[in-house]
Amino acid sequence: MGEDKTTEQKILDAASEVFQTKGLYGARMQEIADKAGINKALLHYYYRSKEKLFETVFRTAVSFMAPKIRAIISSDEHLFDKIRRFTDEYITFLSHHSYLPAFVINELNKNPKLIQEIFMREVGDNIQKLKAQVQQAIDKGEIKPVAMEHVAINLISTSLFPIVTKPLLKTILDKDEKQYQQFLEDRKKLVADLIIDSIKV
Amino acid sequence: MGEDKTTEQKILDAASEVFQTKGLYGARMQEIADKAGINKALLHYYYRSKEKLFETVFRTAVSFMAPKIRAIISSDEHLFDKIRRFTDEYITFLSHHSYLPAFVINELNKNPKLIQEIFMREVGDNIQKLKAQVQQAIDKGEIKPVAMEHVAINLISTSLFPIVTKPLLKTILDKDEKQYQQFLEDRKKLVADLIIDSIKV
DNA sequence: ATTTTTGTTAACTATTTAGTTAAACTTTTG
DNA sequence: CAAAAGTTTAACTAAATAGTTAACAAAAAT
Repeated sequence: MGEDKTTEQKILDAASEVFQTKGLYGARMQEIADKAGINKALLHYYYRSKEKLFETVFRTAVSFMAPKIRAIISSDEHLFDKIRRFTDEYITFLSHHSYLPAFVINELNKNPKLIQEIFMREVGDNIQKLKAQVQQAIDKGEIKPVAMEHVAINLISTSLFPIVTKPLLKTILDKDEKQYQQFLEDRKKLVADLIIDSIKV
Repeated sequence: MGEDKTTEQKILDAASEVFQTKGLYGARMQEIADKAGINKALLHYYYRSKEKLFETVFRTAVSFMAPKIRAIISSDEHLFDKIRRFTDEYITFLSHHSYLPAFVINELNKNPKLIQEIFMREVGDNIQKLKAQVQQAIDKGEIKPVAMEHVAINLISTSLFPIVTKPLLKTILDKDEKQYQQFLEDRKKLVADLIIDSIKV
């Protein structure tokens, strides 16, 4: 298997895995080094400190997610199509990086500044564009006069929640991995319908 | 201010605060002791180890929340009233314990077994009762033939999300504390309407 | 070819932090 | 009141863990 990765990349991959499951404080530099198959001193050679390494991993994770969201928000599609595309792509993406949301939520409490700054830089601007599109749809009488904030939060939360709480929900709903993936698959259409129906006139 | 609290209680209060913001690994016994205004050795006198203290704090937090949920689920009210009561009481309760969900979500990744076991013991049984009620409503033609799992997840996620991501959303939506509380207040009705409308025939 | 720079390691140090101990102080009880 | 039990502290130990150092290896530059 692909052993031609650069050391720097091997470190990032290993760190990403460990940080995402154990958080900033729970992660151990030794564990990251072991997982990357290198000496612990190399971590400090490439990334001066644990905090620096963490920030790099975190920014990488976010910039992985951000372009997808940006692309959807700023496209010229109809609002309803955007919603369908969002649930589809967002849920697909996140179920492949299922630790990411919990990681973000968690660090949000410990380090709100970092997350806020990154978020604003990555998607902050595009929100205005979306707001304008919603207002247009309202003016055209296509959708009810809704507050975009609430609709967006409903959309994101219903998509995100079953991914964040996957370990618990798998037990409660008594599903194996394959069944749970199907459950998430089902939700793509279900969530889109829920949100669209809630704003359609 | 109430300095007549028992030492044991002072420790629990302090530990709760620190564990909820920093997680099991991020929390420091010294910080807990300082916040409780006592010597660090006392922590070990009352609760043998950090893990024991954590588990106590965690179980306390859950049994704070569980009875409320149990009461709502197993009451004899109409399904729609239950939904309204849930959004109302659940959002109120959690916005007063706003670190709790993130804490649970986080520990879910590190320690799935503990959380699952507690959850099943606390509310597991009542779920069947709710399922029966939903089936009855379907049979009576009051609601569409929906999968209860999805509806419940929609309800919980739309209630929970703005509480979990409060620090971030406050910034994005540019609201101060009071405005954000109002925003959460608005959501109580909004979320209930969303869910009820989505299942009403 | 040889010097210089970059990458890598084993072994170390410094620091942080959970947990212990022994003594003192306080409250309860015979 | 005196002994016993319970509570609290300061000072300690042990272990874990982030970060350093010095030496060695490989690659690049001269």
